[in-house]
Amino acid sequence: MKKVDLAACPVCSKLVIDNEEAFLDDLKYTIKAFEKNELIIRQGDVCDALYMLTHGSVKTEMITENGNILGIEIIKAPRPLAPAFLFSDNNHFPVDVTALEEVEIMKIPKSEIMRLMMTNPDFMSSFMTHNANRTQFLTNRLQLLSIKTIKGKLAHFLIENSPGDGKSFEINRNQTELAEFFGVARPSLARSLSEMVQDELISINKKKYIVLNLKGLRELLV
Amino acid sequence: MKKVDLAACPVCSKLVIDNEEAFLDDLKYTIKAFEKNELIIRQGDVCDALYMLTHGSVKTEMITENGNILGIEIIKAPRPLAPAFLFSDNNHFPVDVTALEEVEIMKIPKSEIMRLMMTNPDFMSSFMTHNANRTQFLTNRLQLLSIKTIKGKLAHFLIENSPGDGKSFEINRNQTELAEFFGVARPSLARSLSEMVQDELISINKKKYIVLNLKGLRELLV
DNA sequence: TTTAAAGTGTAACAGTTGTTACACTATAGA
DNA sequence: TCTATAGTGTAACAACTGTTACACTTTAAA
Repeated sequence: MKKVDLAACPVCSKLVIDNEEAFLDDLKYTIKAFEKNELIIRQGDVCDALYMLTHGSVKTEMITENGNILGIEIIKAPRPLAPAFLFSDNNHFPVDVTALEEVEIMKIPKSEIMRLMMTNPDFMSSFMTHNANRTQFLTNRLQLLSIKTIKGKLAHFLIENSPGDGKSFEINRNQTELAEFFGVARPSLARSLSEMVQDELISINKKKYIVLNLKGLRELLV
Repeated sequence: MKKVDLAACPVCSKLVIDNEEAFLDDLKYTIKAFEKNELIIRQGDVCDALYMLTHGSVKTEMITENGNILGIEIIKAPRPLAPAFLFSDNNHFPVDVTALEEVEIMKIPKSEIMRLMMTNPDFMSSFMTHNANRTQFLTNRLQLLSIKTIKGKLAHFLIENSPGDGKSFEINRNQTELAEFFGVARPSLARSLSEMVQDELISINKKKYIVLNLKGLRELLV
């Protein structure tokens, strides 16, 4: 097992400032490794332990009943995967989780998490906050999906991610993944993008984007 | 203030079995009343206390940037409103909350919730579970929105809510509200519904629905 | 009972998106 | 360097949805 950067983990950072090794010695867990493109968790799997992504990165996606794919997010270590579902009445994972590179997962039993919550207010507090932030993320995702036109979704997304008018920024998704993120067809997304470039609202170079006309983008939201 | 049925509340039920009055005596809170159609919480309001709906029912909806409305859910007392956001880094309400009838809200400071969590494992456990269930709900909402056709959304929704082939069940939303729930235009929804009735997949009488052809509905998901 | 308001059914048309297909370009591995 | 694979650009057409408009029905309040 490689060294884990617990201090960077949103749910552990507060409790490992001095005694990281002692903390890990006390904790019950198992380690599993996965290769690139390997399926780590299948939508519907029972969630009876906390899956902590300790190394590498993964993508999560939801397969809808009609077979379409809805990309949810890309997660980089260290971070827990779907921690909220550990406590839900219907404790099943809502998404497929796939390794984007070599990945290491730390599996911590639910009982251990309960123990940490009881004995360590800092852990409880950051666990709560992290879950709350996940909920906020899902809410944003809902808002994005509820925008009806592809250009509207793109405008919302680009405005949200742009560091400012005229500045370049990178989106770590290719066109296919971006289409899955929006829940639209890839050629439709490409069409909208190229029209927006033609209208000089944005410019694109590989995965680098620049917002050229913020006001024009905003009008697409109306 | 009217009597509250704490035993029915998903986050309090476990801790008030014997000493309900003592519990309420110890707790710091304020009570506010609202009339029908009054706006209780505005999207973006700061969330620094737990809003517990003690009497009545409310609807929550998200106003998207293009001014469209996305209905989220209808909530009946007793239940906390958006409890997860109390702990998020960006502690703002993501939705408008409107009273559907006369409503009473109990506002409990965050510090009180923290205290309950620390001192009462049962409260913590049910609070966690409730939040997890809310996340699950949002996930289902995402899945519904990601279905591309209106008939597909309807099929998913009706299958999920139907008690079984041929049995009648009630949907407590009118057509306009249902359209907002799906994030589609009302006449488009009406068209899809009437086509599905014509195809004898379902029958509708006011707010009572019957699934006539489950297999046919399933095919709309493909 | 009457009346205003809310809710529903429906039509025509424009606009947007999905589907399918194919050529082309970039990238990474042999 | 070569080559297979992944990724992108684009077109034609079908399918679906939104918009607007209006008549009709139901409901709730006066």
